Amino acid sequence: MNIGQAASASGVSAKMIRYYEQVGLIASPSRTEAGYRDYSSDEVHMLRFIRRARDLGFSVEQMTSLLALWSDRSRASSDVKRFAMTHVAELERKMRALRAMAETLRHLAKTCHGDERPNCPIIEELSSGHEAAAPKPRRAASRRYGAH
Amino acid sequence: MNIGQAASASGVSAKMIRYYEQVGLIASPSRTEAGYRDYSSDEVHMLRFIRRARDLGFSVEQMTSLLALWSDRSRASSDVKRFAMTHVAELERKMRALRAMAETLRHLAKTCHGDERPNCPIIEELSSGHEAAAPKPRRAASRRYGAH
DNA sequence: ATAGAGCTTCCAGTGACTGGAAGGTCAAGC
DNA sequence: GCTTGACCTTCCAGTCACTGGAAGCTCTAT
Repeated sequence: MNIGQAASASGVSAKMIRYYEQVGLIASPSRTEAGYRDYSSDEVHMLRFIRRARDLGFSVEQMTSLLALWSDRSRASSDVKRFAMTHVAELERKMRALRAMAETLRHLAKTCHGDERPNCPIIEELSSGHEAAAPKPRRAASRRYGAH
Repeated sequence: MNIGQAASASGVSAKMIRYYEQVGLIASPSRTEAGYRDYSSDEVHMLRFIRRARDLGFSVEQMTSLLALWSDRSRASSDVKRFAMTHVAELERKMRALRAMAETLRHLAKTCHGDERPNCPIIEELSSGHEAAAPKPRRAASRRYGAH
């Protein structure tokens, strides 16, 4: 199976597959004589695993750990559960931060007439308002919501 | 006021102030003879505006628009409101995506015994499970939750 | 006079990609 | 057998919003 076929079979784009190989998430597959990557069904299976993990918001680093947990037949299910719940906590923290922002802005917008006049409580709040909306999230990938 | 004082007065770090200047969000302030940046109280006011906007999750590009709306005394409040509500929709979309991920993972974790045995429904789901958890969010800054 | 805090510029790295250039390979149709 | 075009290869650059750090200059206090 070449990379294009592996991509459509797994739902991970060819570009991303190469990227995951480059950063060491997956091993280099064997090559055809022409130098094309050649994927086994096990490798495609792993790519599908990766796509599902990614869809649940796991980072590449976390996926490395997940793959290790997957292949370690002797690890306890509590190891996996702990790992998952740590991630859930992080997701929920970010979620709450986004919700707080949305709510603050929504409340502000509700008090704005939204007509042709310039007077606007949203701008006024930004200009001289109270302090922030949210407990902020933290994540390496997004410094914006980063730091402790 | 030098950059350190402007930073503590506004809550935007000196590093970020320089960055915002570099990317054109704010104008270059005047300089002292020694070459130090010198901020007026209007400029510090603008930095506070920026910090509040950032705390509501606006991107640098969006903040450029917000600053324009702020300084345009003739724009209608409906312009601001529309801008804000578009952002609210985006925040809520991302929020729902995170919530869907968290819920999926939480449910999965609930069915996991979390004991010393290796059998684990979380890993099994990733390995051969159903499709994704979420309507995905989109944002330039975070390709991970990006694309249409 | 000197120490050290704070300022300056500039460069590099972060995470998870995406886009594109330049060039090699493969399968199908003529 | 040749051409076409879809697909593969590598490599480099850009995205976003920062952060860290080096090298060197300035200011303030002792």
